Amino acid sequence: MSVSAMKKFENFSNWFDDLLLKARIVDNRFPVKGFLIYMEHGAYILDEIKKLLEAELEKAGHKKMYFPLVTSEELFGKEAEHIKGFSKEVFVINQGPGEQKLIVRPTSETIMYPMFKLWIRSHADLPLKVYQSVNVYRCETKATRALYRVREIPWNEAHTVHESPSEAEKQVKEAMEIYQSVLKSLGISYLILKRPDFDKFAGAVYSIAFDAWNPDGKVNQVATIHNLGRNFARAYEIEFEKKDGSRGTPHQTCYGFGFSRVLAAIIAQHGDDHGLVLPPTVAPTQIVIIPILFKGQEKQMHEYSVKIKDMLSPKWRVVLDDREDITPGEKFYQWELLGAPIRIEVGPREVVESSVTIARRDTLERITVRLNDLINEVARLMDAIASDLLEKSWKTLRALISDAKNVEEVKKVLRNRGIARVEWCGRIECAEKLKEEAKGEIRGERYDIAEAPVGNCAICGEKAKSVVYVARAY
RNA sequence: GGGGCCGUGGUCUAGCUUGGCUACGAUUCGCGGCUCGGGCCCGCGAGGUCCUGGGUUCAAAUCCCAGCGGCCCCA
Repeated sequence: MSVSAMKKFENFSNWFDDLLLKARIVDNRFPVKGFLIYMEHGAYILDEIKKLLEAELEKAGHKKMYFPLVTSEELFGKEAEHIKGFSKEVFVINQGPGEQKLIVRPTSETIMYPMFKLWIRSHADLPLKVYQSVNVYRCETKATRALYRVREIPWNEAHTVHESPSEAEKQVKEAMEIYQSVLKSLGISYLILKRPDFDKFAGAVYSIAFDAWNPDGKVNQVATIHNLGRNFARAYEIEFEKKDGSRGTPHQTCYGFGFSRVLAAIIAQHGDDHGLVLPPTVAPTQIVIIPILFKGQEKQMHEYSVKIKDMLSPKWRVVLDDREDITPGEKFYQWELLGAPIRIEVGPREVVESSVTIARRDTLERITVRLNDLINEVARLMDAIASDLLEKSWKTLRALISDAKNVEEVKKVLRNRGIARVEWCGRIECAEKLKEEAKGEIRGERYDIAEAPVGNCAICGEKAKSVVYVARAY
């Protein structure tokens, strides 16, 4: 069965799984549940995403460090809410030196913060902003799902420490802008939502999250930002000397960016029934040149193709597909499956005209371009592809969101794979009822913009306190 | 947490209900030929712990039990 036979919006699950393997993104057949092999294209794209993010973090003054994979039971247990939230899903190493078991990081607060206590002595040491791109491990008890819900999670986590609440607050905004900027360059659209209290990070004062849309209607949480207040600083006894000589407990933030889920979002939001559609920034091959060979003209064709490759190689990742054992038509299908943004076809016609035929992957449109204009035209097309993907993705997200005035309407929206915008009184009973009856989760209220409720709670009819977004989720 | 479905060469799959012949077919891969502007065709060849373990039986891919893995639905 080919990917082209699968319909992204009709049977997302099959479309996605089929594509992952065929496009050599990941192989999820490793016999341990929830662990994946990232094959060459998946690994490549993952690395590109990582580079984009790390460059932004560096620009904003974060320092890269690497912390240990494990923490001890004692360190892990210091923050009460945190251990409550994660204890059920940590992997534990039972064998090793000494008596104490080792806990494999599900996230790195309990590993970093004991060190922060040693490093931070005075206000001059603040703010402290560090990050690492590593795997974390969570023993998911629910069904795992390739890229979306895995037990070995490749991500980037940043942790910051500040003198005052307002600086921590400012840091949350900075993190938001960094994530926005990276997701924008990948053409991904999302909602930035402040999670309801019952759904915040274990140990945080509040959490905000980036929920990307997905073709099956289940939103994909690609990144989260947490204001930790002083909860962890107190638990890990992080203190500093203020300018006036008195002692203070600092305010912390942390934020995580899930590489595998962002990869899933790229595939899911941009892909079509021909396969991957990759934004130029992350595509392993940005341009593929396919010569149309005829007997007796192979040499001429080859020289022309090489000339074009040489023109474009300084700026782009170019592959000349001169395999002779398969037809050009088959190559077209293969490269569409792999999502190469631009395909250049050259045959006898183009040689005579000193031109090339360019096909763009996102729209599958073909144009003829003269050699003199080639370099400029390719650059223009790459920009157009990137911005069109972004625009199309946001348009899709906007179309998925519908207002719902009561539980019945929420049900209807979710049944159509949409995201419901509802007014809510803020009570957990109503959230539970909504989940029970409409199968949707309250994902939170908009954080990037203010939305004031004008009516009553869609569930109980009491006066609404916030406007929230409801969706099924991974 | 509860329920259901599923696991057969690299991939997709038939066979399983009703146990019994050399495990069907396509695709893929290798070699040769023919083609080459959208998945060509022909010939020859390769590729299997029928998920794992145990049980029932003269006989298990097929029936039973357990485990592992995957998918779906419900909480």
